[in-house]
Amino acid sequence: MAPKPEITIHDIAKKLNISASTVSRALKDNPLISEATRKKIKKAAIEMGYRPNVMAANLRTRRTNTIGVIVPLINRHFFSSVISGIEDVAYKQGFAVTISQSNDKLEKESTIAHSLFSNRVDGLILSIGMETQSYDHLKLFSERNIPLVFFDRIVEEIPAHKIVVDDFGGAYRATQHLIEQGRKKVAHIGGPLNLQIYAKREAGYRKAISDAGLQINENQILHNSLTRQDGLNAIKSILKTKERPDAIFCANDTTALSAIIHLKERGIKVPEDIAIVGFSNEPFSELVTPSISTIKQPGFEMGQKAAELLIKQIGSKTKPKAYETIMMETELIVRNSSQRK
Amino acid sequence: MAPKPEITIHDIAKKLNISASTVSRALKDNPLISEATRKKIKKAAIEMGYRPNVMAANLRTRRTNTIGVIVPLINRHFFSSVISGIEDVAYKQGFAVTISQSNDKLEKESTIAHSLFSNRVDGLILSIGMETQSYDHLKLFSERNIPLVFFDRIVEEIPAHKIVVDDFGGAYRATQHLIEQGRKKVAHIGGPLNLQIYAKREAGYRKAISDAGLQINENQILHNSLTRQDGLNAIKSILKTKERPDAIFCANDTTALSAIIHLKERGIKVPEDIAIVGFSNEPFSELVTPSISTIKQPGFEMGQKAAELLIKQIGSKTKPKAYETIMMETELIVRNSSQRK
DNA sequence: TTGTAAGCGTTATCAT
DNA sequence: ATGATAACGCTTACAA
Repeated sequence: MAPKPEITIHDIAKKLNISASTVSRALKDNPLISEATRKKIKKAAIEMGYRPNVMAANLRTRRTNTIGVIVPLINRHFFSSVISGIEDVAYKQGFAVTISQSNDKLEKESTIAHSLFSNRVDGLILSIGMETQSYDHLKLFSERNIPLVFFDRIVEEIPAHKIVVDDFGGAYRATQHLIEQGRKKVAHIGGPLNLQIYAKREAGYRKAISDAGLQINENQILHNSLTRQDGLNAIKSILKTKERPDAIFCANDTTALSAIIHLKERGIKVPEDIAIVGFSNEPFSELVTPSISTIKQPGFEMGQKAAELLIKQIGSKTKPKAYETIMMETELIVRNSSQRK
Repeated sequence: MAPKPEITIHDIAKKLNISASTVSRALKDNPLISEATRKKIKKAAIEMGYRPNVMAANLRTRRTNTIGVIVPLINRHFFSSVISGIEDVAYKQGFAVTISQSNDKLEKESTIAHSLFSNRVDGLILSIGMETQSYDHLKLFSERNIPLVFFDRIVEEIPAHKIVVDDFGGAYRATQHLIEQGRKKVAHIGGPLNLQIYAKREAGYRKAISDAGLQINENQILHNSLTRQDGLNAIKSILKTKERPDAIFCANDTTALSAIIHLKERGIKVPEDIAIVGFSNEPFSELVTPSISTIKQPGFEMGQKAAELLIKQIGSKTKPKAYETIMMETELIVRNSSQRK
């Protein structure tokens, strides 16, 4: 069966003996067009199976009504919550959303950014990858005044709206909670310090320790990429240090999970011997035994906020006078991995 | 600061006193262009900060080098594995991938399909939502000969390549395993039967039961949308039936999880009193206590295969003579929720 | 090896 | 209220 031919506004125009511009206007509900012709045109469009060629329209209008989103990994509860929040407001405002994952690779992040730029997305929302330390691929957007909004893993130096959570406060609260449970020697499994979120989490941790008048054992502060394997290496390494800690604050739930599993295997009791707190409230944290105490981040709301700011910026043709950094509150969720018995 | 102006091939041409077509050809590495001018042009392009306008090129070539992907939910390990598989082969072949989630809503699925069509994606890979029972939004693609590949949740009637797993075999194996553990009364929490995967899983379950000469209690076969809440309702309802089952085969891990949690709360022992097997091998299944026995599906490979078939089809201008249905093998993973003690 | 010119399907400007 | 025409930025016969 031969494919249906592409129907264009010209085909509709010819059929109805009117001009293409009238068709275009009618389909866009331009009020200049009379009710009667508008109806006639829309009817014909449906009958003929007309489908607008968005590329042509975009080329002409220099707008795509598309928002690009780059996240490190779509299969993380936090990130997919943010994406859902973005979609929630974007769709309501008539924007399409195209999602890409960088897999925490700078090269892929850069490729995607170029691709999104070349496709002329109207704006970009992103959370940078662990490797990202140079920002040429993002300059593209700022140079051409294409709105950019960062969330979570932001780049401080780039002028743009930023949606973050209170990483410092959350980490402080998490560490303080461990101390309140009577722990004196709290270790830390942290992320790469080029990402501000991890630097802030570590800072919050350090502050909580020093506010409580306790000591930090620098050998028990580790930095890695926070994968399952990294977590395993980290906990092993911590167990080899001289004074075994009685608690660990992990910069994410994945490493908290690794730690818990390894400690169980070694017969070290969680939380009795070593208490654990994670960060992010991944769904698995409440399912493991013991369930993982963690810091909850409002992902969906962050996505909504990011999309709102971005779309507002897309709408106004002038640059915002000032860039906002919106800090969302976190919440400590106490579960079994940290409770005093 | 004023935004940098858009640089076009004409700007480059003017600067170098050559024609735009030469620039276009050089940038595309057309062998007709001499080495010298090619180099000169590429150098200028970089210096001037040229970024191709993909929309214009697409409009002209009627190709976007973009693959659309629609999945019910990106935040499911199975689906995000498939997506990673798709990206793996697509990027290598120079295709961009744009991912969307339908949230199992027909309306959203339809909106997305129309949007992808209007943006003239070169091909579509999709797994339909739970509500999807009419396929007008997919006819669009077949009518215009835009290649379509289904995976997992396929539509039997639509002519297209299909990548599925052996749902029947997996379910058969899962149920057989329960029977081998000495279970005589196996219940089933199933999905909506308009989705073939769930119909097949139920069929596999039924076959295993009858092959073993056991009876099915039709009151203990339930159908729902397999959410956490649905699973909870289902297990409650099963517990109310006259002859309590000694095993349950759940059509996904989510409902298996609900069942396990509820049974624990009620003091009913898993697997001693009721053994459970799920389906999909979501990451949480090995983390819960007891860990969930389940059927593993090769998501990444399915994605790779889907992308390969799609891209091959995009490449050839003729319709494939026959549409393949590729069935991938599943694997039973035995964990604690089903082991005889 | 390079240039000229037409055209992809739409929208915007200017007429009528 | 509608039409004619040019233009968006690129690719591609065809010509030179």
